[in-house]
Amino acid sequence: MTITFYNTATRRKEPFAPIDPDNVRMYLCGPTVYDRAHLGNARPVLVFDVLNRLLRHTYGAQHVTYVRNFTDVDDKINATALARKEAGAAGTIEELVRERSDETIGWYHADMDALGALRPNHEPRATEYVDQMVAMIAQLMADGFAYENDGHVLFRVRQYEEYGALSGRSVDDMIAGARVEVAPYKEDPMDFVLWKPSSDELPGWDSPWGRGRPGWHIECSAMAYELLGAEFDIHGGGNDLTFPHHENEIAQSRCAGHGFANVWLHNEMLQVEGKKMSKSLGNFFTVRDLLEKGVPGEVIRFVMLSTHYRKPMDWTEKKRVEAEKTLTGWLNILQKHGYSAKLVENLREIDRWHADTEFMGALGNDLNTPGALARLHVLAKARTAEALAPMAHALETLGLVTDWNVLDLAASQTDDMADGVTGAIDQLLAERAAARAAQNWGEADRLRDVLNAIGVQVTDIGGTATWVPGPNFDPSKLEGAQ
RNA sequence: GGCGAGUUGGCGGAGUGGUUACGCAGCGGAUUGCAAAUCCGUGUACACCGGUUCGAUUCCGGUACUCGCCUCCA
Repeated sequence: MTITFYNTATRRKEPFAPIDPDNVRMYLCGPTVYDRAHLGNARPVLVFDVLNRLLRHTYGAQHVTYVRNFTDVDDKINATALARKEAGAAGTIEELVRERSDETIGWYHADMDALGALRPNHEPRATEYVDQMVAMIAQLMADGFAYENDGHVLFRVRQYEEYGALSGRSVDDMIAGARVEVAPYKEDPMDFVLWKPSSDELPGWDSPWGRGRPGWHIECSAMAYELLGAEFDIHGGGNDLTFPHHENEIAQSRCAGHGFANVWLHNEMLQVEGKKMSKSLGNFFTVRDLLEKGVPGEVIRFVMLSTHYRKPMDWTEKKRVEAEKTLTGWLNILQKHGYSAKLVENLREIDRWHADTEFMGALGNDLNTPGALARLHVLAKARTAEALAPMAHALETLGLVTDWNVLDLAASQTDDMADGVTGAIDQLLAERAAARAAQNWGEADRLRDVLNAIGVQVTDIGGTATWVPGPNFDPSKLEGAQ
């Protein structure tokens, strides 16, 4: 199958040809671990998780190496540590920084796992690769691409002729439009920091230029080189990183003699209800916030994949509701046809477990996940377990089903509910069943209205009724409901 | 100011030089104690102005509007 990607570096869709099909390599700029991941952070994770799954499917899981770093050197992490110190926390600032990073990385893993994102093969922490960064900086200095001034080491942007090629900017235009004051230690306004001094109390490492810490950009260059080699296939990230972060990575790595990445993929930004997510607008929330509200990770994932990665994605409550309905419907179909890990195993044995060509074609066409989801709607119209295999396979490929034994979105929601809540609802449902049995339709309908008011959806199949929490489910309304 | 992206039916959202995207909502029907769920059927579209073409929503140019980046925010 031919896979094509829109390459930011060439501004074209191009067929993908890995350097080594036995070792397809990709790097994604990971989070700076100073706090919980917000919803916007989840977009690149999910986009590149689908890419990872596509590559693993195409080239074989053992032939794909996916690296996503943790940036654990950062002013914001330092700030949280300083604040804790001031609040009386025990330990040095460095220890508190480490604690904060560990804590945040734990959150990140928990949240991204909940979204069904596979863990990358390597998740390097910047602080564990400082030696490699120092070595790279030293080489750049030796070759005249960097200079030291006032404890800082800076990259000489003018030394790299192709600077600006990725983001389509010219150095002169950028200087003309610059709105920031130029630091006195810079030879040229566009030069950027490779190394900067640290105060005694903040985390720092010894280097030929004194005790300090690496600049942000050099981290990714050094870690990618160490783990993927001088040349690799794909580099991804949010499009806000195109400039300056990725531009700088390219400059450093190329000047260090590395070929660096062949294909550059950038996802567009996420908005919430049509506006940029920001604390000041009050529409800022984390992945954890959503999960705690009872939004299943699969639903978050579905919404994210329903917009192409190169278009702005608008997170709306309406989409969340629609996604939940669609996904529930699909899982119900599979459940009805007896899907389980055992059934999937059987399908595999009789050679019915394979990908739908059209579905894979959509994914291979620059990760057209909306197109892939549309194809799923068609595949879901099949009416036997065997005929549904391509649809089930597609759901698995998108990471929307991770456990074939747990196909009940509603059940996974109710599992997290307090027993008192589920018990009270079951009680109301039992009372309604009794009323129905007695053909007391007035009372039965009244009880259904009560349940609906709480946001519970009641489904009657034959003589028995079941319930699921609906989009407006609000257990607090249970108080006094009779 | 510089660079870049976008504008598709009520809503969401793909795609294509001529032929149904798809989903949701709506409408009609089946089913149902009545509903819901489910199933069947069904209408509406390509911002504006020019150009290329036998033919453009799809290619080219312009206009308007929206958005992103240029500030170590994915």
